[in-house]
Amino acid sequence: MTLSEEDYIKAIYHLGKGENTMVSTNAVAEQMETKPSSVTDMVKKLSEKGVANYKPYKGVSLSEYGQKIALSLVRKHRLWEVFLVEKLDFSWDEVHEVAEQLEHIKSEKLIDQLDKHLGYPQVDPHGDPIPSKKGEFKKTIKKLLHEIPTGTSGICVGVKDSSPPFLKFLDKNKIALGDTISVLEKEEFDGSLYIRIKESKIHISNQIASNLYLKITA
Amino acid sequence: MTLSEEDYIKAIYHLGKGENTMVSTNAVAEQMETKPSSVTDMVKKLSEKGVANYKPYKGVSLSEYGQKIALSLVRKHRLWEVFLVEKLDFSWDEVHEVAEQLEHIKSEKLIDQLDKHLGYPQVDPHGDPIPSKKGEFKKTIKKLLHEIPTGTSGICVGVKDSSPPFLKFLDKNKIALGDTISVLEKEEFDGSLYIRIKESKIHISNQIASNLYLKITA
DNA sequence: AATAATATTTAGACAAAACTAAATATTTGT
DNA sequence: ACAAATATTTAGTTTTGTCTAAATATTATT
Ligand SMILES: [Mn+2]
Ligand SMILES: [Mn+2]
Ligand SMILES: [Mn+2]
Ligand SMILES: [Mn+2]
Repeated sequence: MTLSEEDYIKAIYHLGKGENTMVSTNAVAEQMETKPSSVTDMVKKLSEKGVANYKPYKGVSLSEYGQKIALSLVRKHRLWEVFLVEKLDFSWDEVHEVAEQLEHIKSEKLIDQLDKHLGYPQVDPHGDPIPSKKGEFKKTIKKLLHEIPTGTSGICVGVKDSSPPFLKFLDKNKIALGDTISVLEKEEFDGSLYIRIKESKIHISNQIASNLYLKITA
Repeated sequence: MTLSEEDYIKAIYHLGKGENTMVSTNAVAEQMETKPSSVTDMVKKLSEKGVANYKPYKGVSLSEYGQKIALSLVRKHRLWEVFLVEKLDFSWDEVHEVAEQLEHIKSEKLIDQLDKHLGYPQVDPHGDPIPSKKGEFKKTIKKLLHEIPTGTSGICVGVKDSSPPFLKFLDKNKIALGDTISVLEKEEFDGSLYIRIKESKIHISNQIASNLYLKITA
């Protein structure tokens, strides 16, 4: 597969939410930042190649084979993201662009060894699961911190309230996107939480907890 | 620069031996495994872009700017080779093909951090020097082991005699391409050498030493 | 059900990078 | 110096991936 074909396959995969859903030409065009006519051309070719199933005017979905390619690309992308954060001190928001390039490097040994070098990580820096070599992975869900049960942990992936006061509060308490947070204990009385974040334990109100999104493995 | 342009720039650089020599169309074609007519087209374009100086029927050389690009590519290529060997347990002869792809990844931060992660290596697994960010590097030369002075060290890069008996000898004594060898002492009487190779010290005859090529930084 | 709005495809063009075959320039050998 | 051999360029195609403009299909609205 060419670099371009691979990016289309990934786009179709992500727009179909990993399921084998039909996606529209326009949706792919928007995702890829190209024109719908270019998408038509490409999905025709991918269909010829047996990677996708294209029904004119109806949309496109990945074939079995296409799914495999997509999962392999997602695996590479996310492993590289872990590498960049863990080994090269990249931050959460800097990795995507570079991983978008690295995912296209062709070498099976490279990925196997990278996986090993990283200690076989299960999730990427955004809390998204890393498919195994065979394409298996755990689903993850996004939940508000105050909704998740005591004992579980997840990666902070977003805020519901993005007002300056709230963001300032997070900053002051050293809570950042990409941090792993575990719920240690819940206070029945006011719904406040004791959480662990980067080795330190802190106490936060229910109001804070209901404005922070975590990604947890289901 | 596109991937293709970058590979042409590197080819011109290497054929010109790093000096600003004029290189023939045919030579580039052979190196790149393309046809001379394709080379003509490309070097015209590189000249337009100010990367190279092309004189019809006379050949092509890199401009100042082209040299800079070439050195940056060589730097990336060799740093990735070190990464593959040091961190991912690739062997000497497996790295080139993968580095050929990785060298084209666009991210300044990626290379700076990779350099740091690897401890700012000076040479790649083949004993070739790694240019600094500014493009400076030490020249290396290839010499027979018995020609180099006591106290110096280098990387084993080839054999003069490639007969099975000699290769078998190297195997038995665990001397392999890519190994770092230091000359500890020379025996005046028979010209035999005491060398260090991978933490162990061994004694080899002058005849062995005169059939092993080392790459040393001049 | 007819019309308007939107989505999608088709047709035709373009740039990048390669190729083959033919033309032309340079170098070599006598 | 001239012919033969070799190197290089030119001309004309091809493939991949993109685009714009126009045509056609689908969906939404009245
Ligand atoms: Mn990509
Ligand atoms: Mn990610
Ligand atoms: Mn390359
Ligand atoms: Mn090398």
